Amino acid sequence: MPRAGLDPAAVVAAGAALADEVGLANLTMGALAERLGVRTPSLYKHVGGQDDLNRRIAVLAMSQAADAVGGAVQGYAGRDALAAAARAFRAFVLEHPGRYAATIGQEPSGPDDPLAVAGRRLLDAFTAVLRGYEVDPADVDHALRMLRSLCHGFATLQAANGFQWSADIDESFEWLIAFADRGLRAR
Amino acid sequence: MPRAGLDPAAVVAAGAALADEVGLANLTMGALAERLGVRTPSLYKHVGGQDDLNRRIAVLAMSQAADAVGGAVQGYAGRDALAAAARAFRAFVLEHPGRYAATIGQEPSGPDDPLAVAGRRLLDAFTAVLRGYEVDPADVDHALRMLRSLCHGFATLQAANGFQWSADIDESFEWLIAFADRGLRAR
DNA sequence: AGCTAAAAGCTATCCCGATTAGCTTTCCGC
DNA sequence: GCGGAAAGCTAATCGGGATAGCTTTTAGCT
Repeated sequence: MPRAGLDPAAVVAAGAALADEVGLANLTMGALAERLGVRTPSLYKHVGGQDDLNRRIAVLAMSQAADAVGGAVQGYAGRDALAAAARAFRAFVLEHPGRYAATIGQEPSGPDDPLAVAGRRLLDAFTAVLRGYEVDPADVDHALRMLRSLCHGFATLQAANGFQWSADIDESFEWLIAFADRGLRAR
Repeated sequence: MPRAGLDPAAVVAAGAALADEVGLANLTMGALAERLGVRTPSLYKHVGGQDDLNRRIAVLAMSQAADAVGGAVQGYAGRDALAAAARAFRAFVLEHPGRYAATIGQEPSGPDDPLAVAGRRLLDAFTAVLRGYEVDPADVDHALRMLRSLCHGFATLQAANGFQWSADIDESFEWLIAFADRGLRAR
């Protein structure tokens, strides 16, 4: 029988894609193996197990999110940069809910952990946004946490269908961007 | 052998408490049964299974959160009400991370679903906060989603240890409250 | 070309947790 | 006291994760 030609990166990429389709909770080793045309135990040649797979998916997701947000911000400043970053982040979470879900609850083992590195890149993208506002340097960490909470909260709630009532969700998000802009500008 | 004297409410309450201790993902029927001094299959006399248990825990959590936030807001208005609501919400999530986690991704089956009823009560508490600000009636839904995103995002990120770097987290949260107050007041 | 060893797959198997079936025991109302 | 529903138990099934150990491919070397 011919070799499948897998490697860790291919397994992780397929796992992330499958998680996006069926939800992280439904990502099973069996389903992933079937998707890759291989038997379940073969996956263990490439990843350490479900926890390890989850962790690697988280690294991939964090890295891709950093790329998306970092790229979107390029060439913009102030309110435009804020809007671009927020939209890019939300779009990423909505397009890739499974892999993004893999990132929550993951704690980097140390500063050299790839997860920490990717996380820092994402953070840097948001830090760049803040440079367009006159934020007291002592408050930058607070403002970053606020932006992260706002984007993470909105995107995950929407991805989980957490918004029940009527108003248009895209409209709410644009309102939210305007709100954040006001709050960052007001003294 | 003496009866354990269980009923659905007792099972759900114990399940919520156990979820808070060990994390929702580690809430197993076996562990819950042991906690209650009973064999695993006996639990099925009171709840329909793990999904049903999860759903009932979500209802309990939503209801308790509504009580906490609603109670905290009593007698305050404007910025004080906002701060009281936000603090109460965050405190609830940090004290009860397991049961709160059970609420995300639960969709009420209809308007009479107890989950929907409890969710509406929580929403009402935040709506009361907004009455202290001059929010355009057309924007109330947007503002509610914003507050929910902000509180949910911050609390869940903190509960998952998602804030890596240095600054004091309580301080960040107070800054966030001040930020939201500014944003709601501006324009 | 032929040899070899590591890597990649596979089958068989085990464990654990959820769930169901069916039996037994308690307890409440009469 | 007694009959039946409710609550508990044991036994068994099922599915998913994980490991052990065998087999085959394949890259690198001579």
